[in-house]
Formats: sequence, structure tokens, C-alpha cells
Amino acid sequence: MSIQKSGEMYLETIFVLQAKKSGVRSLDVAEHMNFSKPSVSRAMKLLKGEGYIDIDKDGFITLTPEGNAIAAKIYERHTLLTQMLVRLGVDAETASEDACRIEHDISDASFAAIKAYFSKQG
Amino acid sequence: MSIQKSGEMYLETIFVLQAKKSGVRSLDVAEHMNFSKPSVSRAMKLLKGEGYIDIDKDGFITLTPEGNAIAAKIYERHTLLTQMLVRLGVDAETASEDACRIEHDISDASFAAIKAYFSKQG
DNA sequence: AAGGCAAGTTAGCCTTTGCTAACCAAGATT
DNA sequence: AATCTTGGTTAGCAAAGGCTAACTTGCCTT
Repeated sequence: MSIQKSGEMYLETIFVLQAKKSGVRSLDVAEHMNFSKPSVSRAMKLLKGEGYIDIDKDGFITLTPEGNAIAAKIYERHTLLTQMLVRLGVDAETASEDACRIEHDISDASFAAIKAYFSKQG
Repeated sequence: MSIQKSGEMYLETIFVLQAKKSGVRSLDVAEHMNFSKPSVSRAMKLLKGEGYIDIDKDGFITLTPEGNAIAAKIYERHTLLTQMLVRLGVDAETASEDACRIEHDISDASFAAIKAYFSKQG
């Protein structure tokens, strides 16, 4: 079966952490998401098995091209949906929290429509 | 713990069915949602235990005031989110499917903001 | 060398929520 | 009366995805 919401969240987190620091490990992901080490450990094993990430012998995680594509897509959604909500008057924190859920739920078509609408004006 | 997404979906379905026919039973819900009878049976037991629905001796289901409040809220979200997406150019079916997921995820604040924006103009 | 810390893994539990198989109970039909 | 159909329930499985407890491993320090 295809990737799940939780998988998308993990990939997005890795993506974000990679942008700020060099060398992302399981523990960084756990801290950032507020999950336990074993939860992340299992998730990483699955994501690796599905070909979305690589883990080197020292435990450093990198996104494969497939993993990166998903992460980047979700991250773009997160950013744009947050912006949209903020523009409509929602406070930044709430906007980000809501975006974090919607980003996994919305179809490509709907996201494209929202993006088009809120890009060209506001 | 508070009501779950799945609970919201069941309540919304009962709400919708109530609007079209008099006397909603478990089986109607199952058919409408494409779920098995036992799944719905269990869900109804839970919703009843939580005070969201009543079930009479003949199996007819009615929403309690609390259940109705949730159902109406979710249904309003569904309707308005669908409308919004359609207005942005998404086809009706996709819009409805996406709305069906987003309706459970969004905060009151964000929904209010979207509603205000898309009500006053277009 | 011996102990201590940091990162990860293993084992196994729990909840949610779908499912099937099989059963029960009540009316309707033959 | 005997059977069939309808609606519902019971029992128990499965997957996803969180958790804790406890172990391993490797390094670092004393």
C-alpha cells in the first residue's frame, strides 16, 4: 500500500531538519516530532524498506529521490496552506497546525486550485 | 476522550439521512457509508454510550442535541468547503471528497476565516 | 580496565476502526 | 407449523501507529 499520513509527516520532518542542520538522525526526528525513540526507529525502518530514505552506518538519514519528492510536495503544501490561512486572518500558529493536517488530505487538483487562486492575488 | 473523526462521519451521515427519510436505522448508515453492519453496529453503540444518539426499541436512530450539534457543524463545513473548492475550479466530486477529509481537521478559527472570506465575495 | 552516556533496537502493549463468520430474533410467507 | 428474510449482535482478526521497559553498542572519561 502507498505511503500513509504518518509516513508523509516523517519525511517532511526529515526534509525540514535537513534544511537546518547537517546530519539528521532518528533522535532528531523524535525530538522534533515529540515522539518516542522506538516509534521513530520503527518508522525509519519502514520508510527505508519502502525506499524513501537511506540510513548510513552511523545512523544518519537522507531522503532518496522518491522520499524527497514526497517531502518537498508536503512541505510546499504546508507552507502555502499556512500562508493562505494567515492571509484570511488566522493566527500563524493555528494556521500552521491546520495546514499540517490538511496537507495530507487534499487532492492534487484542490491544492493546485488553491495555489493558483492565492498566488495570483490574495 | 473526545469524539473522533470516524464518529463525526457517522453523525454527519445520520444527519444527512434524517433529512431525506423518516426513520434512520443502522443498516441505512452502513449502506450509505459502504461499511459492514457490524462496523456500524459497534459505532452506534459507542455513539449511544457517549450520548450523541438515541436508538429506540425498533432500532431507529435519532441524534441527541449534542450529536446534532456536531453533525450540523460538520455538515456545514462539508458544504462550505465543497463550495469553496468548486468556486476555485475543482470538480464537484473531488471537491466533496476533499471536503470530507478537511472538515474533520480544521480548527474553528480557520473555518470561520474561510467562511467569512468566501461568503462576502467570491 | 570500569563505569557512564547516547543512540538505536527489541519486545510487547494499547487504541482505533475497519473486516468476516456466524449467530439471534421477529415478521412475513408458504 | 416451518422456513425465509431482515436487521442487528457477538466474537474475533488485522493494520496503523502511538507508547514503555529494557537491552545493546560504541564511545568517552575517569
